[in-house]
Amino acid sequence: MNVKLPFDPIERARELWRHRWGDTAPYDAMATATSIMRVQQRLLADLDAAVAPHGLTFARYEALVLLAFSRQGRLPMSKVGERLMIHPTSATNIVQRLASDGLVERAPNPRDGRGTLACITPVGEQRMEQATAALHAIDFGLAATSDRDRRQLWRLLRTMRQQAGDFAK
Amino acid sequence: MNVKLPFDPIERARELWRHRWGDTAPYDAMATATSIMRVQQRLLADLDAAVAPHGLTFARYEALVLLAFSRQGRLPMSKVGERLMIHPTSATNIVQRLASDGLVERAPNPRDGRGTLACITPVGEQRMEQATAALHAIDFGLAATSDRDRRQLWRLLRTMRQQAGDFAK
DNA sequence: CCAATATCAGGATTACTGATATGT
DNA sequence: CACATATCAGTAATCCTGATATTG
Repeated sequence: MNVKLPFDPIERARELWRHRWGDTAPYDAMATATSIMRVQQRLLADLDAAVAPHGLTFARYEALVLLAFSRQGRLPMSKVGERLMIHPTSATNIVQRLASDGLVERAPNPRDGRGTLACITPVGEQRMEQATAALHAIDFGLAATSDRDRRQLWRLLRTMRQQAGDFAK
Repeated sequence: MNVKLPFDPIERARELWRHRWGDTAPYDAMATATSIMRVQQRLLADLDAAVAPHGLTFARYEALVLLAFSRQGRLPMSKVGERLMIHPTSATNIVQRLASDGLVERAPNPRDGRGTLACITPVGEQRMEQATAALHAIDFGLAATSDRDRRQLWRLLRTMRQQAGDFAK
């Protein structure tokens, strides 16, 4: 994974694309989409590595933070899936793994007999704080990126998320 | 997956972050990293959906394109893994699936008795062209993004990839 | 003998489909 | 009864860690 190529493979692909399919082909879009894939892959690897010593994956960490930031430290499973933007069965899966580690507890929803609440435990909060410190220490994988570039990126990505329909406003 | 929230969840997390851990916390980095995750997730879903009618995933499509763009339409397995930036066993896996669909053939490397070459077949090239047309049709999932934003994004991501050590120059 | 190439076996994680039990 | 909530079973995809056979 840590092989440094003597050229930018995506830049090269972009040129090949243009020559093969002509200037009408969306080669800028191709290069950008591929870049997002690659940067995310690298980022996730860094984030996962940072929280791994605390017995977490980044996905589980996100679930813990979501609960920690919730009003009573608990949310219905449906909300967990919705806010993490994952499949309901994936939410079940993640919460079950957190529960088996004692970081989360499951309780019936008093407001809805069909529902289940995921509740963060004190141990879970502790673990979340430790993992957060680890992520802060590596600047969430963006230590090499300047403040200016970060903010620019943040604005661009926010526009994209909004256009994709993640949120209204 | 298609639930539109009345607010930007990442923006909200960013504010909570700042209040909870103070202004020294890298909340801009947190928000940016999370945004990359989310945008990638959405993008990959769109790209996978576009190539699915052609019996491909985006990962397999990338492998096909890599071979199609190679000198003789073939590459050693080690190069496949390196260029796609995936684990060697993942390369084996992907090429085997492509081979079982007749899109790729495996051959011993005449230059190195230990090695295996992955070679794209005529059927594979055809399939690649069809999938490419499908991806062109949706502008690689970036139809909603302006040319200007795309180019800006492309430059930022390129810098990040370079800093991460993907390529030299 | 040591290193490189590639594969296999097996475990872990996540996504998704379809079926199901329960409750509104 | 129709619908919603959540889980479960099973399938698929990918990543990773060893172990291994073969060759340079």
